[in-house]
Amino acid sequence: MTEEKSLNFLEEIVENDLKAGRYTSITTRFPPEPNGYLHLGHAKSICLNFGLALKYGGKTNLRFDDTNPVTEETEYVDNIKNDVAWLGFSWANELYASDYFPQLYEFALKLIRKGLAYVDDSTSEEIAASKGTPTSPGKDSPYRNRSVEENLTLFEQMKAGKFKDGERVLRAKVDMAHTNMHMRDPILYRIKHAHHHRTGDTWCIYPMYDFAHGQSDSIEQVTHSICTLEFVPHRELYNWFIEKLEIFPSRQYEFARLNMTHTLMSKRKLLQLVNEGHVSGWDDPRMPTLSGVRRRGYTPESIRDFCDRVGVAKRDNLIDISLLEFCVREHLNKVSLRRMVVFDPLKIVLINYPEGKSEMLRSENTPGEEGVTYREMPFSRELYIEKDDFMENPPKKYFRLAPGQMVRLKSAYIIKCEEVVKGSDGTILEVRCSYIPESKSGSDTSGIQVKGTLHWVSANHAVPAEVRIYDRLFTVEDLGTLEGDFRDHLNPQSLVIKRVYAEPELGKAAPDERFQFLRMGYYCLDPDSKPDKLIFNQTVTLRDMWAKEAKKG
RNA sequence: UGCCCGAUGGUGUAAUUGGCAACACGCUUGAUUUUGAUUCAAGAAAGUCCAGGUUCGAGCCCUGGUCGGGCAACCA
Repeated sequence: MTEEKSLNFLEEIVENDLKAGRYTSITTRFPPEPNGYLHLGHAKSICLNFGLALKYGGKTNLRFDDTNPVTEETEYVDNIKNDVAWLGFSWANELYASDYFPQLYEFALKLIRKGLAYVDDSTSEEIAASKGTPTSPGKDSPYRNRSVEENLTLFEQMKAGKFKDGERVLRAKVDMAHTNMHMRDPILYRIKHAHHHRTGDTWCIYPMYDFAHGQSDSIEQVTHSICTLEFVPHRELYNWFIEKLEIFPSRQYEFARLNMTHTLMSKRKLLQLVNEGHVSGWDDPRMPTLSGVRRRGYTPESIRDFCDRVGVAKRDNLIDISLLEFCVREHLNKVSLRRMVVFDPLKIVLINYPEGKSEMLRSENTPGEEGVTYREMPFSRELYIEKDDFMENPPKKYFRLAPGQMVRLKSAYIIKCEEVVKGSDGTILEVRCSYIPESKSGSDTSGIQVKGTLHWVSANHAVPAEVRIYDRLFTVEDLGTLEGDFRDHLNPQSLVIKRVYAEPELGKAAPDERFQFLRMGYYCLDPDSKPDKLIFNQTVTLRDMWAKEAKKG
């Protein structure tokens, strides 16, 4: 049982650092920008950052990378905090890059004094043009050799609001011919006369990512700064600032971001889906956002398990969404309450069951568990079963209801199909069956063995409900390598709404309860639900071997 | 044309650091089952991108290729 799981490359780095005595404890951070909602890709990062600190006895800060006032909002901050907490992690400190604006300003001054930064009056276009290309060197800015004093004065004036947006920037003086584009005199500060969600109008100059992130890590004494692969080229700059500023040497390590089949993991594109109304919002249950999967009924446990199984490495990956589904099923199978709901009703009339009679039958809430509990459901002469559970001319391996055949009604009786009643157009109106009184569940003395067991609901006792059934958001597997517009591949069937018949017990459903609708799938109450209008979301279907068998023909 | 990453069953990760390529999902088959679910058992599936080299021995080391990804926002 004590089988050792091998370490991933990040754990290996941490263990080596600890072993070498480089640190006595580690600090990580999760650094979201508050300009959108968190998605499954962030969940991977959260699990990695918090998981590392948990495993090696360190701490993790939640730090908002809020250096761009025009895209960032408090609403996002609140939702991000909620999502991280929901996932099950608690941060050591709630911090903001904007808390460090005064310190970052001092850092900039230090670079200027060292002759390592200068104010550039060039336009954005001029700077882009002189940057060169990956294969050809850039050209020095004409303002590159200003004196320290002039730079100090100009930068002071930038801060004081003497200039308009875009008029000047502060740049690091590195090397315009560097093979790494990020080292070609990167911009440190830009002018934005914009209201910041936390600092208000205190500042009109804001640091760029490169001049804020690493320094924030350093200020917080983050030992292992973990980020995704696209930041690999930034690492050289990250280290350059640490060296020139002579500050705590945080180290950056990169891993491959999570990609999943049939969905997107890009904040920008997800925002587009929201803004264009392709989904109902960030928390639409079809969205890969944490708020979306939460509303869909996914549990934090299942998502953490998923992140664990997905692993971490540096090669590009495309995770099959069926792994995520496996993880929820595995958890929900243990914790969900069993209920019966008929989606597509076919009326069954029990010809030998007294009219007007009804009885309460008990059925287990959670089978397989030791402290098994039960709920009761009404049984009567007229029932609904699933249309799919009856066939007039069944194929060979069909063991549901058919003329002359017997099936068990779950937690109730065995019934036998006696007669099919059709309308003038040939459609089946109802199926008349006999029931076997001695076959009552729990006290069956009939000795009859049947192959099939069906879920059912008493026609006169069932409560109507709405069920929202979800399918993959996109019809194509790999959205990443797709040329053209990703919206062309939206799945028109990603949401199907059905009117269904639920057993009465579901009228008491609570928002935090998870249900398994027997033989149908896992469901939970949607926030839109009201006592007089029940609405359930399908989290995921059950595994369905019969569907596979039937497809074979 | 430059620089930087990466390459192991269908997918994702391993391989005690040079010693018979393993685990999970998926797939197939069987058993159990009052959910065609769950559970259990068995099985198919890669010889590690290619070519050389070092070595008794290479998925791991070296050389050269090939392929995939990233890098030129006053975004993060």
